[in-house]
Amino acid sequence: MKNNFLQEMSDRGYLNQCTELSKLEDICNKNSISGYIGFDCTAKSLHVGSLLQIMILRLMQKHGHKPIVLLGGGTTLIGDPSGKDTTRRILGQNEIKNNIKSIKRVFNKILDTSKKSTSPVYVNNADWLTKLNLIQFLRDIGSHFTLNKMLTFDSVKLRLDREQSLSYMEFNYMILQAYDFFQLFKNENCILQIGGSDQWGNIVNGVDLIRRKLQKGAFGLTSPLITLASGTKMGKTEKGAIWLNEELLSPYDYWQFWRNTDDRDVNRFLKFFTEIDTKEVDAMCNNEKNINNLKIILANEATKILHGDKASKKAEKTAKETFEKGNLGSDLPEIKLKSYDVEKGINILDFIAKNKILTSKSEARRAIANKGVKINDVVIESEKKMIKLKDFEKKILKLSYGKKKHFIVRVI
RNA sequence: GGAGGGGUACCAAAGCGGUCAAAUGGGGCGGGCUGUAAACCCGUUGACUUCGGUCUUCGAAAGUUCGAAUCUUUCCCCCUCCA
Repeated sequence: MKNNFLQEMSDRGYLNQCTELSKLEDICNKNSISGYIGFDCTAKSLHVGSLLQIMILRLMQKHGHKPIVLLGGGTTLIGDPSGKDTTRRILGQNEIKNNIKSIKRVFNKILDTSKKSTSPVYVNNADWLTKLNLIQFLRDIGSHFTLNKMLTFDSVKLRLDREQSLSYMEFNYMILQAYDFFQLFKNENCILQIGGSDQWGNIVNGVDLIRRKLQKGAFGLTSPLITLASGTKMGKTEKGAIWLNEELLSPYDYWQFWRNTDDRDVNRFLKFFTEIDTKEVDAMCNNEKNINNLKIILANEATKILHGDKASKKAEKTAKETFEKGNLGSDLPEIKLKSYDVEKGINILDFIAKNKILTSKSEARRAIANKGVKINDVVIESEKKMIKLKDFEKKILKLSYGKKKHFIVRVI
């Protein structure tokens, strides 16, 4: 018996592995369920690498299920070793608290909070994990895990095989995650845990724990690891991370990220990161001759989901102005200068470094030497260039670094 | 606790007394080509500079030396084998 929710999961490519899929389908057909995904709180913001998971929560809502967002305030104190080569920096409680606050904002934007039955529930595993008593925990929970099995999990095995150290602290992570699921199953009636494919082992542990302790069935489901056509992991960009929080990455830059998608990723990404019907996506991809138009649709839709329709339209308009007409779009970052400073003249190097367009004067020098800096589309040839009033038209000047980074400089 | 190996820039990895701001590869950034794509080609990749140089960097500190990433001592960390 097919289920709409799981069918769409599969159509969109969100479904990688699932424990007892057909049983889960039955349950989803009969009831609305609660499912959870856990998120790390190692930074102020999540980045696109987590976006697929959030889209899954959104999809749950669409089909009448209730998403539980677990913000791992407790597990972040330990650090998930899955997919990590080395132990991560351990964060303090306060920092984690602040991160949670900041990360929550994104969920509130992407998820629908208007309907009671499907509005997201936020939980923080610090609430129960930090209260655990070690001996009790070892007896109640630890006794259900054998070292023999734990050692076979990829997250552990890979580390050991590569001769990279794995601390006892991190080794316990999988048990804590299993315990999380157990807690949510008991207290929130949460029968499903979803995660990236690297979480499979951790998730199955939770399912097993629930069966052993409660003799009840819970389900685990993973989404595939998204790799880009270029071979790198999504979100693991070597450049600046693509943050979801607006304070860390502007809607315009976010829009640009999607606009610059690799040709080969466009079809998948439209399914992953927009809510356009998958058949329509395929049709669009077949019919549209100019793939750039599809990238614009992708950018619009993805930005809309995170930042809203207005911000998305504004970003699109700015992109059009900037790239198609070579004008200035209003959404470009703006730098203000005082007129008496400009009258004296401002050295281009100082200007670039001071306004954080590049991080040092040396970088600015290199950029100029490489013909990468332009004022009003004219390449700056000398690092001695002074910005003066005559460079401005109507008190505005366009400063460009590279082909894609443009700034409005305004005299006030 | 014993024996051995190792810690070099964003990552990997050379260098083992001067010519080392440190080879090479990857990544990043810029330029060219193009479609704000990919591939490819070129340049660049510590900071400051009056472009002559100057300052800081090779796990940490101290020392030898005219001169140290390179030698010595102590300390910290990682790995392998043994107990």
